[in-house]
Amino acid sequence: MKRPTIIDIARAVGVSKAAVSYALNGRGGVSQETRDRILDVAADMGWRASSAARALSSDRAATVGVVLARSPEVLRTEPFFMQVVAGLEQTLSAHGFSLQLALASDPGTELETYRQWWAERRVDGVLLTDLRVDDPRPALLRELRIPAVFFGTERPMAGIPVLWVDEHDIADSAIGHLTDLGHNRIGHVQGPGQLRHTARRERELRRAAAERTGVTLLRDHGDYTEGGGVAATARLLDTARPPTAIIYDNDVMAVASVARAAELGVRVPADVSVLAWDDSMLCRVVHPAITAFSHDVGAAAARAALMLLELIETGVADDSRLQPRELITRESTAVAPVFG
Amino acid sequence: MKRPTIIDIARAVGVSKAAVSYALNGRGGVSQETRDRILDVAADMGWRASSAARALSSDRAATVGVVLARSPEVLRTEPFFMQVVAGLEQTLSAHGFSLQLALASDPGTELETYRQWWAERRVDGVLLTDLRVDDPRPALLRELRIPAVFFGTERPMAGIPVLWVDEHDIADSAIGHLTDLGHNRIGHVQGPGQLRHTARRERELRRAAAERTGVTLLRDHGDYTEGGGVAATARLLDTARPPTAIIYDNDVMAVASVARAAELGVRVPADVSVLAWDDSMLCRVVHPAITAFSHDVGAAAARAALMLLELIETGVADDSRLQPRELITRESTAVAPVFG
DNA sequence: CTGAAAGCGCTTACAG
DNA sequence: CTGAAAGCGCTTACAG
Repeated sequence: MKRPTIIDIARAVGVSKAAVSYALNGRGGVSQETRDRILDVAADMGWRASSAARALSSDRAATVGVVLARSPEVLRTEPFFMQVVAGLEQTLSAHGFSLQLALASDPGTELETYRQWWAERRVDGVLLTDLRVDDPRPALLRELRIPAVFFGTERPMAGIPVLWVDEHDIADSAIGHLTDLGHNRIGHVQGPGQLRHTARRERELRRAAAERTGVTLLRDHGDYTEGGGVAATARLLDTARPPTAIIYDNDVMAVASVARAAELGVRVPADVSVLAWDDSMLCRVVHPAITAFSHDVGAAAARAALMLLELIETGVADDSRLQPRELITRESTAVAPVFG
Repeated sequence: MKRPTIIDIARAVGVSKAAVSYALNGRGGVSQETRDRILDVAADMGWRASSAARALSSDRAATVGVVLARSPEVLRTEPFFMQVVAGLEQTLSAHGFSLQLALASDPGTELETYRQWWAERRVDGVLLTDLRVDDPRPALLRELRIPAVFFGTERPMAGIPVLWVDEHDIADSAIGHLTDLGHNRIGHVQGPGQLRHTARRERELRRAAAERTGVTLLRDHGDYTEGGGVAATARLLDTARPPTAIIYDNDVMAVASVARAAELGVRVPADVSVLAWDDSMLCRVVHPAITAFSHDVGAAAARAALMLLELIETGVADDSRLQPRELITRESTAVAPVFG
């Protein structure tokens, strides 16, 4: 019970290998009648193209690669990446492409993975997230001419299509929500400093704060982990004039801080309001439930996949803008406390 | 700047293609001296084998496939799958293998994915989780002779190596923990009925309960989702003699139920103790934090990957047993309430 | 120890 | 519209 090849089909139908190939790929060069016969026989035999043979002769792997470049701890706790993977895979498989996945705990490993994938022609293109400060990846991708799409970052990026997110409106929405509740000292627990959108968010929050009178922004660095978020929160609160509201760059830091509010010596939202930049089940089940920006990551990943497929197919793809996030108001944000 | 091939290396060194291939694959047939020269030149040129060419001629894809067969909602909320993916990938890449990933929302799609992967020779083997009742997958894998390892299930399985988990001790530990606290009416909110380990856990809990006097087990079906867990909890509590403790088959159902305990009209743990079969950040951040069985999923997945690689390499692999889970006692389990 | 050759299963110009 | 042939980049028996 060997797997059938186009030679078997050609013999059965009584035509050449080439005719079979043309028919199966829907190209010209075969009459409608023989084409139908070929397709019938192929289906009967349960024929499917060998991916290796097709890749070798057509120089197309029909595969897209993604490197997940975060620590195992962050990967485990953040639902974000699984949503990315799910959104990508569904779009790719609908177009006959496969998804190849790798982890990288450090930037060197990630770069090496791209080099290797491309040298071995394992992938036709890659999808990237989390543009960093002095990020070496765009230059490498351009140098090797690897088709690539950057997901969830700023635009433009020379030579690489970007699915970008407008932090401007989100920052307005966050600051607006809190100032409407009377907060004017607002903390910001940031993500890792090496991520570009960390700086971007800070800039936009500053701008949004500056556009209102009397609003002070106090920032501290977190690292997207529980421990980092709690530590930054403790530092913000342990000052002469602590903030009455804190914006967290992700859900994990916000949730960990709310879960340990008592230890930190505050009540949420009576003493401090909390707002998370990402939403997830975590934000819903913690008490009080956390006001958060929701965001259909799966749909965004699907869009990014389409951009990448277009880039692979045609050599070009336009930048595209993500849907703005939506503020889900829950119990963690309330009117600012009045001091004597 | 075309990618170098073994022909380029052969020409540069002045030997045949075959000699280059032998040298690069560490096989006999080349003197140590020429082997060294060949390796040097290959490294200089940045040569890497074309995965397609190698796959075509060796009939090995150097790729392992995994189908994630849960609903998008469960995938998004359960950290389990990302841990599996992470554990697998690290082991596979260390052995020169790639990980190919697909989603399947229904069993038919999953079977079709295996058929397709195998027909196209995209993978050398697959790793499966969640054996179901009347599961059609083992038969298909045997029929197509796809190397496969089943992860986290019962043993033995005819013809397919299993990384199995001993629910016996866990059930003892769960029942023991609760009866030590004085609970004798214990609820069990189960996972989906179609999963084999759902029945298995029920059986072991019944046995463990029967081995102690006066312990009653009350079960209800959940489906691993928030809504399913809360609904099952409500049903269990809305009875003449509700349980004073509830065991949940996963973390999501336990956490959702604890988060909505007030709505359900109970205090945790004053009225009802809660224990989760899986641990995650969710269990830690909810209030009260949930007593749970912790389990190094990543390490287990790494073990499963090794079994699969051995199976692919040698044609056989032994069953292996997972490390027993460890009970992490937190705030959600306490002494049973005393009724008048 | 080494080389010339066939083969893996496709795709794709190129003649007819 | 169709067929014979070369080629993709490797691996692997098989002679020397």
